[in-house]
This record gives sequence, structure tokens and C-alpha cells, in this order.
Amino acid sequence: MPEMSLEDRARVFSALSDPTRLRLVEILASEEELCGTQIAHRAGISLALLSHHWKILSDTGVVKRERRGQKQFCRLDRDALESAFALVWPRSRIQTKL
Amino acid sequence: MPEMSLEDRARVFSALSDPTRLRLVEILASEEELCGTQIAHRAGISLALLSHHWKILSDTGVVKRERRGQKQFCRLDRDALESAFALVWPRSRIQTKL
DNA sequence: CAAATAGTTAAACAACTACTTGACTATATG
DNA sequence: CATATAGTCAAGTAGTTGTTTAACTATTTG
Repeated sequence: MPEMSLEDRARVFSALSDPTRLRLVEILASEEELCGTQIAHRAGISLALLSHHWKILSDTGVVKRERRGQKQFCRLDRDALESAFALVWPRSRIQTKL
Repeated sequence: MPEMSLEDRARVFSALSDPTRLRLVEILASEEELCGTQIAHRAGISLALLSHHWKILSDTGVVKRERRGQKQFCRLDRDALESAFALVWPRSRIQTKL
């Protein structure tokens, strides 16, 4: 993540601003990777609704997806989060450099 | 910040999800404290619009305000941010304990 | 009290968002 | 090819949000 505009940083926070999506992200924060069906099941939502939120999380760069066969595996992109958090939460950037 | 519900954490991110408000927060992240007129001037917005966004930032706990005479001084509440970020960005909590 | 500074509030509008349902596409397997 | 699994997409509805304008309140100072 070289540079993110104010709008792009706001879009990352917007991706985290819905309880359903925040739950998805928090689930992913505690796992290496999960496929769509697993995520939907853990979050207790339909696949259609996951697909809707998944697109938003992907478009904003909060998660990365990779197709393997029928399934798509998903993981957090911590660099994107860090870029968005940097100016609000400087400590995270400074301290992760340790 | 003892415990924050999923909804409350989402509300913090929602407070940061608008470019205008994110700018306000980033301005405050680089200063000890500022009064409303200073903030509005730096952000290039009207006082009426600041007041609208200021309420959202206060209600979600992202900033704390204190009246001194005519002016209200405002500063970030980093504990509230940390509580919201914790499950998404575990490193910030762990590392700030160092 | 009068005037200036600092901030609030309500109304109105346009734009956006989450969710459900049902039909659709893609990949793997028997 | 048929079936099952995995996920997408479009349409519709209901609710929310950001901004402007203009009038209003609160506090300080002359």
C-alpha cells in the first residue's frame, strides 16, 4: 500500500462500519483463511448476504480472495488496514516496525 | 473502555467512515487539543457542519469535549479507538502494553 | 444592556446502504 | 450428462446519512 487518499482510507473504515461486516472481519482476524461457506456459517448469514458484503470488503482492499477449485479462500489484508489506520493510530505503525 | 459491543465497535468505525470526519480525526491525532473554530478552519468546513460531525464523534466516544468559556476544546479518546480496533488489529493492543 | 464570538438546531433534499428473495453461473464429481 | 456444491446478481424496499441554509442559544467583553 504505497499511498491511500483520504477517500480510500475512509472507505476502509466504511467497510468496517457495518456490524455484519465487522463480524466477518473479526472472524478473519482470528484465522489464517476461510472459505465463503465457512465464513457465512460462522457469521450466521446467508451466502447471498455474504457475497454482498464480501464484494465490499474486497473492493476496499480489507480482504484478499483466492479461488481454489469450487471454493474461494479469504484472508485479511493487514497492510491495507495499517495504511488506513496510520494517521489515526500512529502507534500501530511505529510499534510494528520494532 | 471496559467492554464494547459489536454494534458499538461498528459505530466507532462508522464515525471514521466519512472523509470529512476522518479528516477531523486525523487533524486531532496530530494535536493535543483544538477548539471548534480552529478545527472547522483547518478542515475547511462551516461551523454548522462541524457541529453535525462533532456530535457524531462525541456520541461514538471517538473524541472528548470540554467547555472552557465560550470555546469547547476537543481531543481524541485513544482508549475508545483502541477498544474498537482490538479485535481487528490485535497488534495495536499487544504492542501498546510494552 | 449591547455587540461579538462560539456553537447548535431544524428542515429539506439527494444519495446511499443493508437485507431478502429468487434466479442465475461456475466448478467438481459420479 | 446429471447432480451437488459454491457463490453471484438483480430488483425491490425500507431506512440512513451528508450537506446547505437560516434562525437560534450561550458566553464573554465593552
